[in-house]
Order: sequence, then C-alpha cells, then structure tokens
Amino acid sequence: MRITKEKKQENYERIVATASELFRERGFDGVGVAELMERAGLTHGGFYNHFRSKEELIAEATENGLSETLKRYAGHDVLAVMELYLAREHRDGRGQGCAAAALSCDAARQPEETKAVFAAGIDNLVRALEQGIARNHPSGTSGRAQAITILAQAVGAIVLSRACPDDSPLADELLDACRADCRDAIENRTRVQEGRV
Amino acid sequence: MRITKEKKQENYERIVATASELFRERGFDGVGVAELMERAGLTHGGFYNHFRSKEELIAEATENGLSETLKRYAGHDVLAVMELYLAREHRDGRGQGCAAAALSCDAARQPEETKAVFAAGIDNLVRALEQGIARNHPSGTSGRAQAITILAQAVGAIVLSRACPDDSPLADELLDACRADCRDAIENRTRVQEGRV
DNA sequence: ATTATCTATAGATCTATAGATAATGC
DNA sequence: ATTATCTATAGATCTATAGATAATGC
Repeated sequence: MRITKEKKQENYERIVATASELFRERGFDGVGVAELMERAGLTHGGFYNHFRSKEELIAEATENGLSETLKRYAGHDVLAVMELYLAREHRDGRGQGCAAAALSCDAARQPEETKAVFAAGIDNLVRALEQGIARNHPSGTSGRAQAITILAQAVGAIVLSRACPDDSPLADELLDACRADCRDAIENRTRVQEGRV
Repeated sequence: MRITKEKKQENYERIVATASELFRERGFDGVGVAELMERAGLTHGGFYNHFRSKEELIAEATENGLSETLKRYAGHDVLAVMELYLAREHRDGRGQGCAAAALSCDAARQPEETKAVFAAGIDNLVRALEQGIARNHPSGTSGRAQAITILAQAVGAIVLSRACPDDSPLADELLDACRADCRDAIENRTRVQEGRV
C-alpha cells in the first residue's frame, strides 16, 4: 500500500527520532534495523526506502540528536545550562539527554563523514556556551577557550558518572564537584575581568 | 592437546590483554569472541575454558585496562600527567590509551557488576591524581574535588577530540584549551594556598 | 506508471555448546 | 583420570535485497 509524500516524510522523521533515542541508550551497535523499524511502527524491509545503509542513518540520527541538544541549551546563561546539564536527571536519562555525552565514544569509531557531523555539532554547542558565558559577562572578551573547557568537563562528568553503578557515591561526587568548579571558574572570570586579581 | 597450568595462565592473560586493547579500539560490541581468540593465537571454542561468557571477559578486560592506565599515570605530578594525557599521541592511540576515556560510554550500557569494576578504576585514578596534585602542592590540603574536576575535563577532552575527524581543528583545540586550563587551575590553587587572593 | 510498504529470505555474522583429541598431573 | 584445546555446529541474530502489493500522482 503506497502512502502520500507527506506520510513518507513523517515516517522518515519518526525513524530518525526513534534511532536517535535508541542509539543514545544502547550505542550504534546495540540497535538493529529490524527492532528500530518495529519501534517506529514499520516493517524491517521498508528501512531501505529511506536510507541506503545503516551507516547513513547513523550520520542522520547523530546530526538530529546533536541539534536537539543544541536547541535545549541555547539561549541561557552558562550557569543555568550547567545546573541542568550536571543534574542527576540528565545523567539518568541517556536516551533523552545530550547526544555528545551519549555517543562520543561510539562516534570515534565511525567513518570520517559521521565524525564530521559530530564535530559540527560540538562546535555549535561550544558557540552556544560561549554566548552563555557572555550572558554572565556582558562586557567580557571572547570566551571560546573557556566554553571548550566547560563543555569538556561537563561531558566528562556525565560520561564517567554514567559508567558508575546506580548506588555509587562517586557518580554523584563527579556531578557535584564539576558543578561547583564551573561556578568557581565563572566567578573567577568575573574577578579577572573586573581587575580584582 | 593439553598444556601446562602455567601455559593456561599465559593464554588467559593473553586473551584479557588482547581483549582490553581491541575493546578500547572498537567497543565491546565491535569485537567477537572468534576474532579475539584468533588474535590471541587460539581457537574460538577454547574461549569458554577461561570465561563463562563474553560478559565475564568484559568485566575482566575493563579491570585490566583501568589498572594499566593507573600504572601509567601514578607517581607523577599532575601537570606532567596532563601533558601526557592531553597529547595528540594519546588521542590517536585509543587501543593503548586510557581505558576510562575509551570505554566509559560502553561501560554505561553494561550490567551493574561491570559498572562497579569501572567505578573502582575511576576512583583509583582520582586518588592518583590527588597525589599528583600534592606533588605540585606539598603543603596543600586535600585536593580530591579538584582531582575529580581535572579527570572529568581530561576525559571529556579526549572523548570529544576523538569524535572529530582527523583533520578537524576543533580536535586539537579541545586538547590545547583543556591543557592550558589545567595549568591555570593548578597555578590558581598555588595562589589561593599562598593567601594571595 | 511510479513507488512506499510489506513478506520472505540470502548470506554473514554472533554467542555458546557438544564431543573428540591428546598431554598433564595425580 | 582430568582437562585445555580443537573442530563442528546449533540457534539466534544482523544487514541488505528481491519481488509482491496497492495507493498515489501524473
């Protein structure tokens, strides 16, 4: 049974959104085309009307996940972003959380084209954080380097925290120490820019 | 053909060492038992004389990888460790590099027992870094929280840098910004402890 | 006529097991 | 006699394709 072009586009988007979530939960190798299509309400074979290969979907789902992540964090000051990012709810909701934190290890093992998509997504996050820093420091100079260090630390904290067992004290310690450190770093930036050092 | 107990132990250790490296390169799902055993110079079926399941090997290889990582970095001051850690050579040698950076995303998807092994390994790295901070600050107070933030940032920088394409400027930018930030953080600690703020 | 979906399946993997072989270790 | 390895294979996956079906879009 054939469907309208509009319905096809809807199906395509549902496949990508479903894949984006499942990949974050289980990794690229942890999700098969058959299960993915079933979850999207379609049958296995139909997949290849939308994508030439699973690899093509991986690139698409990665781009989608990273742009969703950007959307969630753009437009807020950096401290507000970090409160949300370094929260237990974020750590415990891999499928709905930051795609950079959930998929970076897996992305490292993908072909160069997929890694290019990933790098573009990270760069967008860095730029959003840089603007977030500017919201805490309206008169400050460019904070790209600091945006990079804050993103790296936040991603590292989430990634390591998720690798700990549910009841591990270290898991929470990671989030708390990095949240406090980020606050200090931003505060310190204020002090430096006001010439108080 | 049966072999000596000693040879069996040697085979066991070679399987774990081979797995530890291959898993870091390709992830737990990216390496099959057959290929692993072939690389270790044994046949597929022999695997189950050493392990009840692949899952058991994963826990063992994770522990092995993390303790190798600890061995490499223990006993040096924190700035020397970070020079090594945030280097291009480390980023580009996943199989020989830090197991926490290579496997944390994968470990997050493993059963609780494997995650417990992972958390113990991270805690050892944190303690080693804390001692490394003490080498830069012999008279300082405990630096566990700072050790945690430095580890998180370093892991995040490597993980994100590896997800970028080979020629990506962002990949190097991540390493350089975090290396500089770590130097600043340790320097700032000196200033604080000398009462200069 | 075109095409998005479906069913069915090819062919390659994957983990794990069964049974044979042959050398160790009692 | 025990046991570490080997060969062979069961049974479950996995990606991808072929061909049938039926509704759209010309």
